[in-house]
Amino acid sequence: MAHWHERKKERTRNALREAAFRLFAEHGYEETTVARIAAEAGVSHMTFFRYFPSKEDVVLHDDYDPMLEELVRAQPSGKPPLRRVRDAVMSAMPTVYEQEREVLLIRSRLLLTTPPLRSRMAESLSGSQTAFERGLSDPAEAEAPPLASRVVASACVAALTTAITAWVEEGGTGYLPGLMEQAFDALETPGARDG
Amino acid sequence: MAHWHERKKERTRNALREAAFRLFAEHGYEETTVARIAAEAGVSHMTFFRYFPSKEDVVLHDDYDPMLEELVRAQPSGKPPLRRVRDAVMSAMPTVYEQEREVLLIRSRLLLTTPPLRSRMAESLSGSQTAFERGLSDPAEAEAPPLASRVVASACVAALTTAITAWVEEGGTGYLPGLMEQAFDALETPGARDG
DNA sequence: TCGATTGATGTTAGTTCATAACAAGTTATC
DNA sequence: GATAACTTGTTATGAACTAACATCAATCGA
Repeated sequence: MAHWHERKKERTRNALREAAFRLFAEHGYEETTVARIAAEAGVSHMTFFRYFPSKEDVVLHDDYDPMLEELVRAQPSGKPPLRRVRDAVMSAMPTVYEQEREVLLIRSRLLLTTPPLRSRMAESLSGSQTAFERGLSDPAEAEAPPLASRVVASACVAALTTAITAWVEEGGTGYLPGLMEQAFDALETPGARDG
Repeated sequence: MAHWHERKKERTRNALREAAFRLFAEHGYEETTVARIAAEAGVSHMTFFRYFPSKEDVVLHDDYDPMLEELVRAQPSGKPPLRRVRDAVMSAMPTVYEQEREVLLIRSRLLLTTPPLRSRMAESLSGSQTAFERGLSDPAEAEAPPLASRVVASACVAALTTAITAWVEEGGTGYLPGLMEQAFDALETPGARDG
């Protein structure tokens, strides 16, 4: 039960992920086979599947959701739900952006431009939606969140996704947190004019 | 070039779709192989792929989007964008619901409960989002829709999806257009209380 | 120190989705 | 009635993924 295993596992896990991203960048996602990734990381293709349930999961994994839930819950419950989510996200966004801008851009681009990944992204987003829903609802109640909370949560996820998409489309030149503010503005001002 | 072909093609297409849905209902989606569907429809598995690009597409296909775009465009441009989409959708929904309730329920349930389909549903939804965006923007302008329109479109899709999900979860007992109205309400009243 | 156990890994073989190349049948057209 | 166009079947292939079993290294008990 030593920590020996843990470190070794972590190392091969990282080796696999790094090999995968490098090969995806060089030859594209679909052109890169799992066998090739495994070979590059010095393991067999079976080992790959022991670390990641599918090829897509190498890219898909992301662990912001628990943090988001907490941030939303920490917001004063007097605020309207949409505001709680907005303020929660925007309180953390500038820091995250500053620290992980590069990785975020590469990963988002890969996710948005690769059809099979784009598909499975929905699952990842539904995780964020659930996080928002839980953050909005009272942990004491065991019931499923009311429709209104779920709508707000899904709309926020949609707005944020749209902001990230726009950011990626312009090559990551803009200031992502700013785009997110604009997106929330569009959501909160029902009287906005269209172009 | 006779119509002969058309009818024959339409027939095998329907045979494939019907066989697929029947087998999905009987044995589940993942347990049903393409070869089995083809055999049941009396053709080879290659023929299946000549009619549907993938197994998932048998379920995924839906052609409401062009109608939605037109309905949104027909709305007075003086209304706020979110209202235009809402009124457009709700003007058609009751009729659609009355005529296709059963099919809608079965298909939605299959879509929401089958992981691989749930994934690819995102693509279908992105089609609806584009329809809303186009309906909201002036056809004269060649530019990409502004962020605000895209956010509104994506939020509406999210709200509608949430309504359908809730409807499926309660077994289709509720009145779907009513749930959709509730969803839009939650989107338009930023001061709503949570439960 | 030795042997048993545990857990990670490799090997091999198989299933399924999906695509491609080519052959064969059927219909339309001249 | 023969040929061209289209549809379908056959066969082969590639890649994702799974399962069964063998193997190897590290740990623990004696």
